[in-house]
Amino acid sequence: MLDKTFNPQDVEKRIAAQWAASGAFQCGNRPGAETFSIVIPPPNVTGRLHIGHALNNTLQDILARFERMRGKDVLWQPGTDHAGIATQLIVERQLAERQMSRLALGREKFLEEVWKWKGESGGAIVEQQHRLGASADWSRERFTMDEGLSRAVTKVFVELYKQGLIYKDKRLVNWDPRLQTAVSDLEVENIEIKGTLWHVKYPIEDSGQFITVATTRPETMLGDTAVAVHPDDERYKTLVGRTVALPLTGRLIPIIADDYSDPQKGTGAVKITPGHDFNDFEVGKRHTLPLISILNKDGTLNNDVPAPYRGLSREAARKKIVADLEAAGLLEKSEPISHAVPHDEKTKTVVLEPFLTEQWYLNVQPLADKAIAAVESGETKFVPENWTNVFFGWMRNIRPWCISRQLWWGHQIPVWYDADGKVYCAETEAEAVQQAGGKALSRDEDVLDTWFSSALWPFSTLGWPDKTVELERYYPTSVLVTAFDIIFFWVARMMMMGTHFMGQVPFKTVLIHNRVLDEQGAKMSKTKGNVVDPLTLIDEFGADALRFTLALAAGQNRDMRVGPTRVESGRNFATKLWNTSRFCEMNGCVTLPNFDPSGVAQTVNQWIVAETAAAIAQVTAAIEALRFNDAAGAAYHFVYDIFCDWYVEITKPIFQSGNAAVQAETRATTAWARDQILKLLHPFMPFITEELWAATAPTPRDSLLVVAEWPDAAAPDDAAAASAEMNWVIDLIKGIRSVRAEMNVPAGAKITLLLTGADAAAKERLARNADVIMTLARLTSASAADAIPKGSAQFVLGEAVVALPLGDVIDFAKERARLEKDLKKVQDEITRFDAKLGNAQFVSKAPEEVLAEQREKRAEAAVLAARLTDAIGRLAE
RNA sequence: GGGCGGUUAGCUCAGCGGGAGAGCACUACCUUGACAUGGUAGGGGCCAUAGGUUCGAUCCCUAUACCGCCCACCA
Repeated sequence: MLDKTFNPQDVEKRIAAQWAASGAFQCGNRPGAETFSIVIPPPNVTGRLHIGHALNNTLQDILARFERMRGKDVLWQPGTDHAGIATQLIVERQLAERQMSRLALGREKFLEEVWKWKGESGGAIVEQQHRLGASADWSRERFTMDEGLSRAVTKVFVELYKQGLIYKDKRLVNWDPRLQTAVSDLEVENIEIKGTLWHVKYPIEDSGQFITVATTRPETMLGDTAVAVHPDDERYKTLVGRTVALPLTGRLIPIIADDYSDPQKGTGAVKITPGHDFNDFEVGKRHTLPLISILNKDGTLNNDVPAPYRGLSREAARKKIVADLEAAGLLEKSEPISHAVPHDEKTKTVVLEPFLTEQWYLNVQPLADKAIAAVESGETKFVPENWTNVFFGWMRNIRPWCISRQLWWGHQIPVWYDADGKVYCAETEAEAVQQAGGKALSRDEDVLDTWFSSALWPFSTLGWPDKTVELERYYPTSVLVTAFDIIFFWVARMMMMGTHFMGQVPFKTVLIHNRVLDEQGAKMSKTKGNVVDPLTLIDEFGADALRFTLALAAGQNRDMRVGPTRVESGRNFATKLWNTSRFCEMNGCVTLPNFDPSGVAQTVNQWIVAETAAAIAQVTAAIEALRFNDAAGAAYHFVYDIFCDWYVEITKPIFQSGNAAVQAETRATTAWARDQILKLLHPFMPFITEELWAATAPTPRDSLLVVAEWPDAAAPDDAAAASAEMNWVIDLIKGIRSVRAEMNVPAGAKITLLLTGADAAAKERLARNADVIMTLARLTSASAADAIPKGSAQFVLGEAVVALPLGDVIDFAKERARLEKDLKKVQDEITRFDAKLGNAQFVSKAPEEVLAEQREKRAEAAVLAARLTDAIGRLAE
């Protein structure tokens, strides 16, 4: 006997162990089958499962389990990402706690520490994915820094280098002075902050006049190499070609004319600092201006600035310079201003600096062209479709990818230099030495951007560059499931690397799912403290509840809101499922091995078979269309509103008093429908369904539910008649309940029902289903009659009028009001139909089927109105 | 500045050319032999605004307003 409620904590671990032992998640054990493959977006090895992962993994798991049940050979490829910066920071922080540092240890020792950390506490997130029930092939787990994947990275680098697509360049990058590394444009977050706009007077040589420039960053003036004005700006036209003496340094710089200067902004004259501003860099190139770098790698001012400023931080230098300018009488004014400042996206605290360095770049243009073509041709499709444009927008304006990082943790760039600085790019040091003719070489210190290895994930995890069976079998993958914030970082780059190196797209479909917000609709962040921890939710409500809630919320819009109250209702659904299974168990509903659902004889059983078949079709179609909310919703609706509310309730009187044959068929049908429900819900709620699958069978099942066959049922031939009858019965019961509630008939009071004005078919329906109707509507009798006694409450059902004689209990005024309200509604409807049908334009232009439908509805409403009018009339007698 | 979403019941969201839906919340009643993590019944919406297309618009088109996101710029 099942417990009264489902206890996830007791069950989840045990079920997970059964799955693991069964080997069901492993790919390749269905040799002839069609394949279905997904690569997981590898979470950072430093990561903790957050609600976004929970959603992402749930959706993938739904697909994996669904396709596995459909008999496909499923590979869901798991793994983690080495997360260069994040991991290095964690280990550095731990070293600092032990009074040690990366630099003191040296590269080799430091990397040993990182690997040690990875072995001990890295990858906690994988455990957490298990708790969610993720059915990935854990035997194939990969790490972006493991041997095979590193080999792929090296190979790709060398090939791209040979193809002339990877090169070194000296230009401005976004520099993180704290980590002292370049960061990607994509990792920059411009944050609006309050600052000051200083107007600084630059003295024009030999004139006693000044030209005023406005700046939010006065400290960079030490690197100014020009002042630019717009060529058409009348105010400054005569000054072009003159020279100014840069304050505080005395350095002479020209006034130049350039379109970049905007007369509307600031003073119309702008200082040009090619070494510390991306736009100024371009201006400098156009005018061959010298480029002065004033910063050290750590962001302090270097020795190329006047002595008083050397070694100061950017902030301190700014203060001092403003004070010195003021003292010199060169500060015209300062005004508060709100402006965007580039910050490091992760911490949002470190101010990034445009900084001149030499870095490795990948010319992605030719790769991007292939990726674009693949999406244009529909080889890869985005779902929802509108993300295609986001992809194109970025890809069509793509810029060279700065792939080098000044970190230690990562894939070290496979480039060596000889004493003359000559470059040797090779897959191994031995090869490089050979290329160099045996000269002593030193290796490039930099590592690759983390996303470089992630870009190879769909094929590197399958064994590339080796020609493995897996690569052959599972590439291209079927679906990529991810959030929109990494379309550029990751999806685009996988598309480029996949099309370039494999000659085929890495995935046929890209499903972009929602972003998860908290219950108030705010972005989750640690600083806000509104992070919803999926593990807490799992602890409290169970993994199934969380998963189902996430699936139900996974609509087509951009965001979803998730929090405890919603997961609680997911838990309630799990309880409902549990208890309806408990009902089946208590009534001896046991799966029959050779049960044929299309052969049932009882109307109610035919009806539930048809409804089940419809639900199966809906859920299947919705998952296929990647509409998870529709799929979960259809299953929910079927379980709650059809199976539990009606079918189970209708079986109660049958189990209590039906004849043996009817009972036997109903038990078998109930068990069958329950089994279909367990299968339908398995992809969404794997633990509870697996548990019930075993617990509801008197003898062991042939297989675990995880590998059971996905349902596919046809409705019985006479399902339409059965549905018509059951809908009539349901409407009748609902009508009685409604009247009882509105007339305040006590729940315990039993009343009688008289069906009047009914045709023979309706009378037969009533007779056939009298038991059910009497039980569910709490009646002592239900019969046909010719006349309606006084003191009856009435309602209209089709062509018939249902009377509930209430005797002295009835409140005539109330009953009249109730009927008149109904009548008014119907009359309003008729008025609307008449207006429409009386409109010549409508009648001549509307399609025939619409006209027919409207006429039919008009006729139905008329019948209803007539019956209601009669009923009100009788009340007056 | 460019682009993309959104605006439907108190809240969260479906729907999307022919009678406004769900969940949660709310109200009333009910401990009925699966389930109070429940049941039954109910209240609640000029579907943001203004035009247009159409026989007909919550739905399509165009503007507007507000909210949100992305990209670029930020003297």
